[in-house]
Parts: sequence; C-alpha cells; structure tokens
Amino acid sequence: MTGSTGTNERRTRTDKQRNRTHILHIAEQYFAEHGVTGSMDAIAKLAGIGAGTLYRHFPNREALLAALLQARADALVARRDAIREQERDTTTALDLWLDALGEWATAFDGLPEPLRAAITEESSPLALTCHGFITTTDEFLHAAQRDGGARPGVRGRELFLAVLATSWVSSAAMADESSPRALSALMRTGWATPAAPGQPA
Amino acid sequence: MTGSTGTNERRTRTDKQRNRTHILHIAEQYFAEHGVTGSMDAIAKLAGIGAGTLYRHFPNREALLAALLQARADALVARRDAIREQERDTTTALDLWLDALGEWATAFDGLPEPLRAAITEESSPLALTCHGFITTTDEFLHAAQRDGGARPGVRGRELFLAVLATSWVSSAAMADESSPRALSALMRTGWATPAAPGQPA
DNA sequence: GAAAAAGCGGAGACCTTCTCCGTATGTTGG
DNA sequence: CCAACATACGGAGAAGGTCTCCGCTTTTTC
Repeated sequence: MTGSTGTNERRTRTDKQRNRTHILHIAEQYFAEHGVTGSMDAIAKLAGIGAGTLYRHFPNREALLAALLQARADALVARRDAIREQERDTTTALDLWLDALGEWATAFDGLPEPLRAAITEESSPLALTCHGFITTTDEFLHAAQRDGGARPGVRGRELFLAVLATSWVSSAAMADESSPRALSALMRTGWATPAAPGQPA
Repeated sequence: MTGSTGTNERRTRTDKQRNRTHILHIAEQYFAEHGVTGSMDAIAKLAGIGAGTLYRHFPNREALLAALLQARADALVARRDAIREQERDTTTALDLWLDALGEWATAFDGLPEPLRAAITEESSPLALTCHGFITTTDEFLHAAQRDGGARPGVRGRELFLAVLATSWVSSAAMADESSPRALSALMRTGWATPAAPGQPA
C-alpha cells in the first residue's frame, strides 16, 4: 500500500520501522506497569531514543495508545466472530461479547478514561475503533432483543458506555473487593426487582 | 472547638480566615467553569494570593475539593433526612436518594474521578464523606430490600459505585446525547429481561 | 560514492504542582 | 500605644511533565 502510488517514491527507511516496533514493545510493558498516565519521556528513555523520535512516530499519548490497542482490537474482532459462529443463544452471545469488551477496556490501568474521551471527540485515533465496537454491541443487542433476552429501548451505545463505566470503577487498586463482578451483574439485571409478575407494566 | 483547649493560645489571625473564605469562593467558580483538573496556581492568581498561601490553606487539590464539597455534603445530608421523613415508599426513597447522590457527584466536571480514588485510598479528606454516603445508601437499600423493592444481594457500596460510574460517563461534553438518563435507567433495571414470569428462579 | 531525502536526538520552551524562607502583618502584654 | 513575638503571606524556583525545533546522522538512490 505504501510504496506503489507513484513511480519515484522512496522506500520507508528500515530504521524507522524498527524504531516503531521497538517503541510499541517498550510502551506496552511500560503502560502495563504504570498505567496509561505514565510519563511519555520515560518511555522514550526506556526505548533508548530521543523524545523527538517518540513524538514523530506517535504525535501524542492517544496515538501511541491507539497503536497499542490496535492489536488487541483485532483480537476482539476475532472474538466477536467466534462468538457469532459458536453461540446460538443470542442472550449468552451478548453476555460473552460484553465480557470480552470489558476485558479489552481494562488492558491497561486507566484506559477507560481516554476511551470515553475518544468517543465524544470525533477526531481521535481511538474513536473509530470505539464506534466500531458500539456497532457490534448494537448487533448483539438487537439479536438478543429480537429473542426476548434483552429489554427493548436499550441501545448499543448505552451498553458500551456501561461496560466502560464498569471497567472504570474496577480499575486501580480496588479489584480486591467484590466490585467488578457485582457491578457487571448490576448492569445486567439492575438493582430494582422486576415488576410483579401479575401486573405487567 | 478551636481556641479552647489551653489557656494562652492565640486567636487565629483574621486575615487567615478571610483568605480561606475567599479562596473557597474563587475555587468554587473556577472549578465550576474549568472542571476539577484546572490549574491550582490559576486559582491562587485569581484569588490574588501567592501559591504558598493557597497550599498552606489546602495542602493539595483534594483537600481544596473536600472543603468545597463539604457544604454540598451538608445539603445532601439534609436531603437524606427530608427523604426519610417525607417518603413512605422505600423504593421511591432509594430512587430519590440515588438521584441526589448523582447530582452531588456531578457538582463539578471530572469530580467522579477523585471521588473514586478517595474511596480506595483510606487517608483522603474525601474518603470519610464518601463512606458516610455509602452507609446511607446501604440504609435506603436495606429498607427497599425488606419491602421487596430491591434485589437481595446488592450492597450499598456497589450502588454507590454505580452512581459514581454513571456520573463519570455523563460528565464532559456528552450530556447532549441521551446517555445520562438512559444509563441511570439501565442501572436501575439492567439490560436483561427478567426471568420468564412462569418460571421463578 | 556523492547527493538528496528521511529520520534521529536532545536541548529547551512552556506548563504544572508544590516547597522554602525572607518579609509583612496581626496579636498580645506592658 | 508600642514593642516583641507568633503567624501568615508571597513568589521565586525546584522538580517533573508534554511537546517542538533544528542541526546532525543515517539510509537510500543513482
């Protein structure tokens, strides 16, 4: 794709590609250890390159994050397909998908924040990925709704946000308590008891 | 409380009290306009004082935030009492309380973040207030559970976190879309349809 | 093996939080 | 009223962050 539009374009330098890969590798470890708010310059230093090089490859933290998340996003798409193929029950499928989504959103500590920011800011490298996943959520949700496994009126966007919110709550040093699972359960069934069986709506 | 333990203690300087009040006043406006992540030094400058003075009064952002939130927390406690007295239906009472809580947690843009951080960090000036509200939530919740208006198994802490999470999602520039109300509704009733009426459990 | 293009490095501009301490100001006893 | 003393103030600046700029090095090409 890159070197074929014209006749006399230069090949991208090999050291550039090598650096890019290396940065990604280091950043992955660094973010995993320090969370997404860690220092960018520290990443450059760890990678043994200058700050300028880091920023030429990834103009800001969000871009770096987006590149890092791309691989995982691909895995998530694969997971989506697997669920589609293997799971006949649409409600379970939705459940599985939301689980997978939640896992993706907690790849790094503090990730939910930039993700939420992205979906409201249009021109973010993360926005596209998020919107794609919202669409997917919508598809699973609609199927479940058709089969009576999910409330009508709920929309994919809300479910996506709910997953993000759950991940946000669970992040940081509170995994020890019951929270994560309880919160997921809460979002699935709510806190209110369903209307009395004898009196529908 | 302040000047009575010993006999020969000096009265606190009047300019100190005046400064404190003034800082609080300015900070209130500033946070309302710029969100809780705005610059501390900017607040000092706006208040016409040196950075040192600001930090002597409030050693960090969290302390300032806590002082600012205290007044609103008092109001929330009053609201709690009002609900207790006036609302006979425990489920509605819980609803009202959660609404009030959500409003408190969105007093400033970005507030949910430090609140969540506080409840996990023990020694935060915000932690005490939060824990009090968790307890209150637990009380309303238990009452509702006794009357069959809320699922058993849910705990106040989870509900509190859910409110925080909802506020977090709603914050920033996404109030335009449907989200806030929809998210609240989602947390109340969940996305899954209740088990078929004919087959309890 | 030059010339030209592309990429690199890190100094440094600018912004933050927060500290330190000389200076100013309020408070108190004579 | 005025020492003299405790207290609080102000703002320079240390420390640490993001990101830019541009002289220099490396790679590619012919």
